[in-house]
Order: sequence, then C-alpha cells, then structure tokens
Amino acid sequence: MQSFRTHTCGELRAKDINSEVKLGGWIHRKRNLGNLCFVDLRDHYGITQCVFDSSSDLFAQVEALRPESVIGITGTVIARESVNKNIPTGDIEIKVKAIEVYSEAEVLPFQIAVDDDAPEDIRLKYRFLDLRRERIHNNIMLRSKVIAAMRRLMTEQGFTEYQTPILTASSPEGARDFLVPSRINPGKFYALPQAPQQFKQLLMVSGFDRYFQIAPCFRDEDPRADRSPGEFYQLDMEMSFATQEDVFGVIEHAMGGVFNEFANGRKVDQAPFVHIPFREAMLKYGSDKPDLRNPLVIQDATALFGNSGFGVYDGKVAAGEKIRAIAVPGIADKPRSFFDKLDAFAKEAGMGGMAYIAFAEGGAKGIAKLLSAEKLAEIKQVLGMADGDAVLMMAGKESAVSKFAGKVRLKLGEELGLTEKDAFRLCWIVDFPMYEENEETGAVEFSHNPFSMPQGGMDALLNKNPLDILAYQYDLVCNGVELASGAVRNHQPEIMYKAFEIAGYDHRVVDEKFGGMINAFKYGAPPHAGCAPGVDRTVMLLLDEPIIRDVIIFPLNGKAQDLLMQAPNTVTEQQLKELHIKVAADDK
RNA sequence: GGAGGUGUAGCUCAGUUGGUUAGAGCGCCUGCCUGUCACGCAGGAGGUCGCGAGUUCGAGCCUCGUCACUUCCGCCA
Repeated sequence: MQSFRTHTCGELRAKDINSEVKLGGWIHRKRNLGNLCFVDLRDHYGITQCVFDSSSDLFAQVEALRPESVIGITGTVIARESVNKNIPTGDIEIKVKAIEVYSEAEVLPFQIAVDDDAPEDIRLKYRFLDLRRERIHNNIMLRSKVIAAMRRLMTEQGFTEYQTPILTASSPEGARDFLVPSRINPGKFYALPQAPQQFKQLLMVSGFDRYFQIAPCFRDEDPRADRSPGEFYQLDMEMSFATQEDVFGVIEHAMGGVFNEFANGRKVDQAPFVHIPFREAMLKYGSDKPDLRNPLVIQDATALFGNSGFGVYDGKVAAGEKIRAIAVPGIADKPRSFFDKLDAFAKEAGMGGMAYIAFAEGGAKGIAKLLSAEKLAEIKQVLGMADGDAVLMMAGKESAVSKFAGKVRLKLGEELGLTEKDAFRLCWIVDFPMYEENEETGAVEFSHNPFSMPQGGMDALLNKNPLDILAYQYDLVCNGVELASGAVRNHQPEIMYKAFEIAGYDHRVVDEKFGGMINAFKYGAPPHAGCAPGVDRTVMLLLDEPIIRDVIIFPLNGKAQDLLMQAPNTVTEQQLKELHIKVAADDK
C-alpha cells in the first residue's frame, strides 16, 4: 500500500517548489471563491494551503466537505501568487491533482479554527475536538516538553526513575482517599496513593540513594481553578544522606533549568533562590506563598500604637491585637474614594476597616488629624516613608490581620500596576513550624508533614515549647504559587514516636498506622530528604494559564466527572457482587 | 457543607423604565463570485429567554423557589 503522506503540513517551503507531494490532514478552513477554492490543510505540525480550480472535477467534491473532515491530497508544490508571511509554509501552496476523503465531519458543536470560548462542559464532552484547537494543542505539547526536561535534568544529576504502586493502602493522615474494593479480600479496600511518600522513603531504606518519578497522585477533594479534582502529577524525588541544602541544589538545577529553558524571554530568578523563613513570609507578605513580583512589603506597626491618640488602634493594641502597615510610594494624591474603597474592602472581609495616612503636599491626610506631629514623624520614619507616600493600616488578631494584609498587598500590587510582568520570581519558604495550635480546641497538631525531622531533633522535642519547634520542612514558591513541598524526613523511630506523642498519638497508634515505614526504620535507615514539585502547576505558570484543566489532556470537570468517557458510572450487579459491594437504594 | 457570579439561537453576546412579531457577529443551509488566507456579497433556516410558581392588563426584564455551570471559603498530611 502506498504511504499516506510524503510530508507533514508544516514542512514544505519554497525549496520544495515543483515537487510532487502527498499530504494528510484536517480541513482547517475553506475559502471558496466560486471558481477557485483554497483549503487550509492542518495536521499536528502545521498548515499548508491547497488550491482547487473549478476546471478540475475535484472542485465539487471539495466544495461539499465540511471543516474538520480528514482528507489526503496529492499534488504539486507551487509558488503562491500572494505570499502569506504569517505562516511558515506561506510561500507555497499545493495544486491538487487527487483527493481522498478519509473521514467526513458532521457540523461541529464549536469551531476549531476560531478561538471562541465554548462552555467547558461542551469542550470536555468533545475534548478530542477541543484538543485540536491551537492553544490547547500547544499547551499539551509544552507539558510534554517540560516533563521530558524534568526527566533529563534529574537523570543528569544521578537520579533514577522508579515506579511505585498505584494500588496501595489508605493513609490515615491527609486528604480523602480514592478507594478500590478488593474482590479477593472481601470487605477490604485498596487506596490510590495521595503521593508515593512512604514508598520513596522505603526506597531510600532499600539503598537506592537517588529516586525520582513523574508520579500520579490521587486525592478526593473538591477542585479549584489551580487544583484538578482527582489526580495530578508531581516530579517526586528523594535522596539519601542529604541535607535540606542538598535538596535545594538538586531542585534548583531541575526546576530552575525548566524555567530557564521555557521562559521564552521572560525573566527568571537564578539559583540559589532566596530563602524566606515561614514567620517572616507571614509578616512581610501575609502568606506562606508570597508573590515576589509585587514590590510591596507589609510591616508590623503595632509598636507605633498604644498611646498614639488614635483611640481605636490604641485600644486594639492594649487588647493584644496587632497592627499591620503597607507603605505605598507615590499614592498620597489619590482621591478620597480610593482609600474609602479599601476601607469598604476591609469591612467586607470582616475586618474593622482600613486606616490610612497620606503624606500629601498640603499636609497629611487620613487619620493624621488624630495624631501629633511627633507621632506622624515617627510613623513616617519607622516605616521608611517619604512625602507623596501613603500608608494603609489594619488591625486584628495576629493570624487574621496577617492574612488580610497579604490580600491587600496583592490587590494593591495588581490595581496600581506594581506587580512585575513577564517574570518568574522563585523562593524557598523554610523553617515551617512543626506544630500549631488548633484555634478551636487549643490542641497541639502537626502543622504540615508529620514525617518531617524537627530542627534540634530529640533535644528540641524534649525541651522546647512544641509551638516553638521548627521543622526541616520547605516549600518552593513561584509568583505566589506553591510549586513544591518537601522535607528532611524523620528517619529515627524514637524521634518519630516522640513527635507523634506531642501531637497526641501514642506508640500503639503510630505502629498501627505507619507500621510499615517505622518498622523499616528499625533495620538501618539512612538520613534522607526529598521534595515534590507539581508538574501541572509548573506548566500553568509557564503558559500563564489560570485554569489547570487547560494543561491536562483529559481533565475531570468540577464534579470529578469525565464527560467524554462518562466516568464515574454505574456497574453491573455481577461486578458489585464479585466485589462484595451493595449500593444503597437512594444512590442508585 | 457555605458564599458570590452567570444562565437569551449550535457558539460568543446585546436586549432601554415591564409594552407590538426577541436581535447582532460567528457557525449552518442556498445562490453569486478565479488569488483568498477571519475571503467577499445576497438570501434563508434556527429560540420552551435554564426550569417552576407568583405579581401584573402585559414578564427575557420584578418576586420566590429550584436546577445547572463557575469562582471562592471549608477541605487539600
């Protein structure tokens, strides 16, 4: 059988003029001029213009074909009478001699050649059409290239890729599991891994030294724009005999490498990335994932109030609340309405309000009239302000006012156009607290990963206030997005038992729930540490895509349904019987 | 589980203070057109205004309920 094509639709150039060629592709667009018809033939590689003349008996045939029909054409490459500089093949066209129709398309539910925004449920139902559209097609291609780069950048650092199980055990901590019923073991369930956490640590205990995997992870939680329901992928890695700094070096090479490779002219922070302790991040940025493209910084202004003359804040400080201030250069002349809107924004968010002092030309505005000249001068000096600047202030309980100030910082950066464009600003957030206090019950709980090594080891667990103990736990953050989370692991059973004891789990419970891993640590476990950058989020950042579903080939919708394959779905009675499962009558 | 936003033609959207037969662009169908490249021109088909009640002489528009989609909060060791 003759082959389907001699070239792709993105390949032919002026040098190919006079060649006899055969192409296959989709009818992207058709321009019928009556006695002359142009067809843009599209495949994965590009678009080539094909021309049909009414003197040919092919004319009627091509006239009748709808867009997105798949055809093969044979013809001669000729120079165009009018060149199209917008496409790589724009110097040439194909004078068609023969046409073969492989597959006729019905009228489409949405257009492929036009970037119109069809509703997502229709796009997902017809995902195979959606994926033909240029933007989504390119997104998926970039995703593939990013994954290839991750593999290369890890392999060249001596890491080896291993596959860990998909059918595994439910883990008691963390997100809700996806469960899979066991046929052979009635009444028992596998869980899909939320991450290969325990397996990668076991690989270290098994002596493999440097592990990575483009790992599928499954969590049964509600979705967000940047959080796909069900499943996502991580560049999961772990290394033995490694410190926190060793992990940073590896990830900076891999992730820094990915950003440099695909930045496409945008600025990228070069390694080593800035380290910001968690508490400092919460104070200065009001978030543990600061967007460093935004130059504004939050300051603690609590010490400036107490007996300032501004009764509201003096009272709040006396009651133990904190004052946060954001000094913004050059906005003192903004109209009253600008500040009033911010005040309303604060009230809407459940804060008392937002006070401001604008050091304008005609004198200070805002709450300035309640403060002495000395106090105003002190505020200006302490917060590092100049004439023409204004400071926005808010008060509240520490955690609430910190987070709110973080929101205000982002809002101001955006609205005032201060946030840098076309840049990737990367940092490590370090020194996460090991424990936190449950605000309702007052109980001490793990604040992040219970398997992290406490800084100071056993000594810290025995002698420090649990809430003051820091962990070797870190996040990689880019442009306000949490890209990766990792830790130096706790590989010593005694420290593990003690760490869990502080969080209220006794010896027996730990053995019951994490027995597999704890047991392994009793037979010679190397110190080890790791990290897991998210693949989907990295691709989102590189593409500047706000919706995670647009970087996933076949994503689930917001209700965790696959509208194309119709999953989840009911199964036969026979299947249920084999699995020893009964479905409640209400749910059928 | 909670809060907000949206819902009008296959798609994107407009629709005035509640007032005649609900419009536009794209797509689809028909006709004309030999250098287009978002081809152009002319004509046509296509509507349970998400659904259900209510107010009114009269509802796409107002009220209530409900459903769907979506964003956020909760949740995400």
